[in-house]
Amino acid sequence: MTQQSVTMADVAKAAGVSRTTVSFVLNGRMEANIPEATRERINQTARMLGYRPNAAARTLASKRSAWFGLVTEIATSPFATDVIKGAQRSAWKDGNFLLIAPSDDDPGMEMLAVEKLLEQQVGGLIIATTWHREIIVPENAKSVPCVLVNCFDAAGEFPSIVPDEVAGGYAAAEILARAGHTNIGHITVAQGIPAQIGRQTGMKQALRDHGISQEESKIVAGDGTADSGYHGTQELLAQPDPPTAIFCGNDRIAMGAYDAIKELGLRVGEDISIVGFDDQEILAPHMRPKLTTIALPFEEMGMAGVSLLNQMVEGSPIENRQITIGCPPRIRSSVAMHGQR
Amino acid sequence: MTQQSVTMADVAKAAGVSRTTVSFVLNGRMEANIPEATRERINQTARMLGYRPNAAARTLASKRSAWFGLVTEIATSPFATDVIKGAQRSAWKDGNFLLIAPSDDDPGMEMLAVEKLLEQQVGGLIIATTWHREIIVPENAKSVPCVLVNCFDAAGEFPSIVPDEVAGGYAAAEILARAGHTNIGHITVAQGIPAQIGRQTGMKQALRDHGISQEESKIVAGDGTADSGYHGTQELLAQPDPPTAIFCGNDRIAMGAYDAIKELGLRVGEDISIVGFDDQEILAPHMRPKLTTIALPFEEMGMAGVSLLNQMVEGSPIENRQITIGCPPRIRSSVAMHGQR
DNA sequence: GCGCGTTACTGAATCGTGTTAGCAAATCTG
DNA sequence: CAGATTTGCTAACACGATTCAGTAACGCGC
Repeated sequence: MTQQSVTMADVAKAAGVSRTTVSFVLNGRMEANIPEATRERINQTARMLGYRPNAAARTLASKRSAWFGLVTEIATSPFATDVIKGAQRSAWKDGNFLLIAPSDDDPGMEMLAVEKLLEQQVGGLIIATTWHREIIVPENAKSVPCVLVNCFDAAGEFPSIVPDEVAGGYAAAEILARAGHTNIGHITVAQGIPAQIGRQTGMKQALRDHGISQEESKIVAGDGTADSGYHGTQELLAQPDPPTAIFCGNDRIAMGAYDAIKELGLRVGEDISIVGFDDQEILAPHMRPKLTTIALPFEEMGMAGVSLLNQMVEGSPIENRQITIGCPPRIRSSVAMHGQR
Repeated sequence: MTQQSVTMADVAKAAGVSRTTVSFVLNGRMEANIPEATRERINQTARMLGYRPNAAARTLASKRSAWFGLVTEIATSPFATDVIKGAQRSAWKDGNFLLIAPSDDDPGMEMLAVEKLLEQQVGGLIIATTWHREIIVPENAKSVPCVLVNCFDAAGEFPSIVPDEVAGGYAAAEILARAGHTNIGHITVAQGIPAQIGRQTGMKQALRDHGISQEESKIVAGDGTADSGYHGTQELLAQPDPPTAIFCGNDRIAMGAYDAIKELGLRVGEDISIVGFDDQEILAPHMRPKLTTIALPFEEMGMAGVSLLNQMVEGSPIENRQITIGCPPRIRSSVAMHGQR
């Protein structure tokens, strides 16, 4: 054992006080009025001896733990990072830790993950998904406060935090409308998922508000891949009255759209304007021209999840069980004013 | 408290045995020969009562914890995900947990992160970076076994796991050489970092082995961005004897290269062949044509990190302190046979 | 000099588990 | 059938904190 652990008892002996006093001082319990002098002396000895609190002992004794559990599909996507990042940051500043467990699609696996987290005495649970959808929450998750991030349960039993897809779709279409476009195409992500429904609904509302009509033929069903963006764009631009702007259901679709447009000898952001969705960090800002898109607020959702959890753990009543987080536009260079050049 | 925790004592009482016996059975200590009948009865009662072991108590009592700490720059890049994923998987199957702490560049922050992890009684530590480089390991990390992933310390004091940049560069160049190319360009990542030095060294070796000469003018210094790929490619293709193939220092450079090539009216994977590096999941397979590239083995490095850590914790001597993990080629469609069409 | 409040602590119980030492009964050995 | 061994279990301490219930010493007013 290289590990010589210094305990509170050691500090107490060295400082000539009782363990209790050390505990009070180190935890800053002012109500136990320990004079500044003693306080200082104890802090000094603790530092000198290299005392490091034992978190396990603390959780055991105090019956409340310093950590939350986060269950997510690490497997699939880089998005998970951002949720983790936000949650981590938020938890960290309260001195809390995040235990991250994988839930690789398999529902049995997910249950096991939750079980394991509960064994670790987590004070609360966040269940996060990489794409916005409905999930079935494992039964055992009810043992502690639990929030859903980027997903929701059918019964609405759990508080959930999701992106405001509708407002996002509205913002995307509005960018194009404001730029003077009146003939606008749309390539959707996979049919029936909240992202598709929400974004499309928002778009339609925006166009209506701006007095722009859109034929059904201008909405083509994609599946979220670059390929579907490529072919969808070809389809739109082959129409007799091709759109001058396309709202792509996500950034990957936009990537395919760029290729199709360039192949036709047209210029993105000049001849055809493009708006994406997601704001994928390693994609959107590096495309040529840089992609104007709507950001998915993963980091904010992660942060919101932790702070909601904090509220629940402290027992304060939560007013709002369904929180939507706005999707901010990222204006870059793929949208041109229509009729300017 | 909704949380009615069932303890071992409860199980013991319900099953009519002592707590010790329950402990033995539940931990599968065969040497305490408990007959099958009793064993079964205890397991049943435990299940019935919904007994869940208290990890904090267990760590405290047994003086060894079920988790490792992983310190990484979550902030910057999606790569972190893959390391986490690999490490997570690997740890998980031994019933171990990963505590993930952020080290956002700030060295003070990193030290604090390590300190916090040590408080949680982690049995070992992994320090991972998002790009291959030398780091200064915080002093307190020495309290427990510690391995470096995707980075290394100057003194070589810590075991470290890094990608085999040289072999990767070799493989990249060889793909082009095998395809019949003899005039090959290269756009580097940022000067002086291990990735640049290693990949370039590997490339040169491969070309030498294949009897191909390469003028200095065919190597242009980039900085890892798509922009530098775009301009680098323009520079290469403007030369009197332009290369027919380009090895791009990373996938983002390749992304810029694609744009430059297409703008000149040439076709990637037909007129000009491209090989990238990194195999960015949301980039390479979605480019048009799909990018042939060399993968950075983040997931494998994460797994290797954990298993090395396991060895160290168990005290088995480790033979190899500097492990390099191969970078497998991902053959897709951006390389054409030269002189075929 | 008595009662009372404050100051500055301390003793001891507790949290849920791991683990060692040991004991009574049953079984084997010779 | 005495003695040795094995079987099947238990008592009790340890782990490193938190926390409740005190308590000795001191100052202060009357």
